[in-house]
Amino acid sequence: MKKAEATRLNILQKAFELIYGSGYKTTSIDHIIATTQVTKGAFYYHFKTKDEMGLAIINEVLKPTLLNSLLEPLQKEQNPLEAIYNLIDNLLMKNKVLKVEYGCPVANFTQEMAPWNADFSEALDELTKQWKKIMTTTIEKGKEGGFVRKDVNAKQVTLFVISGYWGIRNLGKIENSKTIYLSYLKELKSYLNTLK
Amino acid sequence: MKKAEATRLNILQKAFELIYGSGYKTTSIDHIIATTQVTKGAFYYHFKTKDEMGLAIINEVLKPTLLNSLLEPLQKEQNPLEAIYNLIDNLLMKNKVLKVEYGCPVANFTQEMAPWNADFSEALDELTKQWKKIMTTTIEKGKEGGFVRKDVNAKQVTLFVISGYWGIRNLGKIENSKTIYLSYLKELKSYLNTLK
DNA sequence: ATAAAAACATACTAATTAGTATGTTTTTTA
DNA sequence: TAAAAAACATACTAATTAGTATGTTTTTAT
Repeated sequence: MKKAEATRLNILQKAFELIYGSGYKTTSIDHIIATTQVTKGAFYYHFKTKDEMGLAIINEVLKPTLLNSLLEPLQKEQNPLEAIYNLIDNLLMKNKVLKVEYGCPVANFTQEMAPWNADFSEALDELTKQWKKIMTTTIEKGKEGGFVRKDVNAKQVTLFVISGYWGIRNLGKIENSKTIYLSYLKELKSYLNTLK
Repeated sequence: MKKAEATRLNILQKAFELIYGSGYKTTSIDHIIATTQVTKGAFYYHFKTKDEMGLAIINEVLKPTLLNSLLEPLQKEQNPLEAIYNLIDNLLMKNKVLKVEYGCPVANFTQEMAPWNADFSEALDELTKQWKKIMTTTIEKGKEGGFVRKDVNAKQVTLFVISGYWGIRNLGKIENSKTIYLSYLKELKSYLNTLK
């Protein structure tokens, strides 16, 4: 049971790229099997339905890869404000997988699927909850370490930061240029400085 | 030429509601004509293609209604920071057209269409540009009026606020509850207070 | 090596999609 | 009021959709 795992992963990764670029409903299974060079029989051997594949993408592709690049940067640095800034800066300006014109894959999935598929909502909720949780505890630690004002509400700040990130990714899609990111990052820095 | 205008508007408004709820690509023309009680012949008399209708929705439904509720509140109040807070508060908590579970219609359209249809991108860009412009000038006026610190970058703040709004609307879709909006609004108020 | 299960391949189906062809009815204009 | 144009109605089409039925090949365990 090794090659089968490879084809499964191949489907998930290629399908993720297609969906990230064109949206879930627009990406047809025929299109997926055409680009993966996998036959329909193989596809439906691995996934009972398209939605089962969609869920697998969230759980087996998005979660591992994103949580790695979302959580780790928050955990290794001591100063949470710098950690948050660097994290967002990395996501917007340096990350090679994420593209301006396609926005944030998690936000895309949420927008397209959240109201219509409870399983998707739940999986996406788990993902964002983890991100929120680690960011909040990072800020709380920063309060104890003297990096952040004691009266700062960590949960609120977390929500504010994540909202801004999702939003600027969406705004970036319209202009299709990273220059808008720079303005956003400047203001993010100003905002974070007020929390010191 | 009066009744014809009525059917056209009827199509646009009902189609907007369907698309706002289910997304552009998922909302089929058959579904639209079923709920509008308009025949296919009538539909295609008014719109050459589905995309032409989509553009008309942005220009003839979204622009007039939204710009009215987005621009006006910013113009009548003197204190720009209060104006911005009240605007966002109204959009999130009081607006009857906008629903938590469906997010922001402009953001939805952007996310689904922006990378794939240049005409859509342009129309949406115009809409957001107008919102950005009026918010920026409001803040600039507030600087002169002594409501806002002189060193505040109005464009950056505008971008930051709009991003946050789009983002929190998207986050709201996952939880499908307005309680998350309250936390966001609290932090928005804190942030705006730092600009005094 | 062989039987059994896992993995994949091919050819289909029924429903849905955007859009068209060809009408009829209603308004408008002269 | 009659001709012409505008507005709408009905019945289709060709392509695409997710999913299935029925195979064959490849692995794995014995």
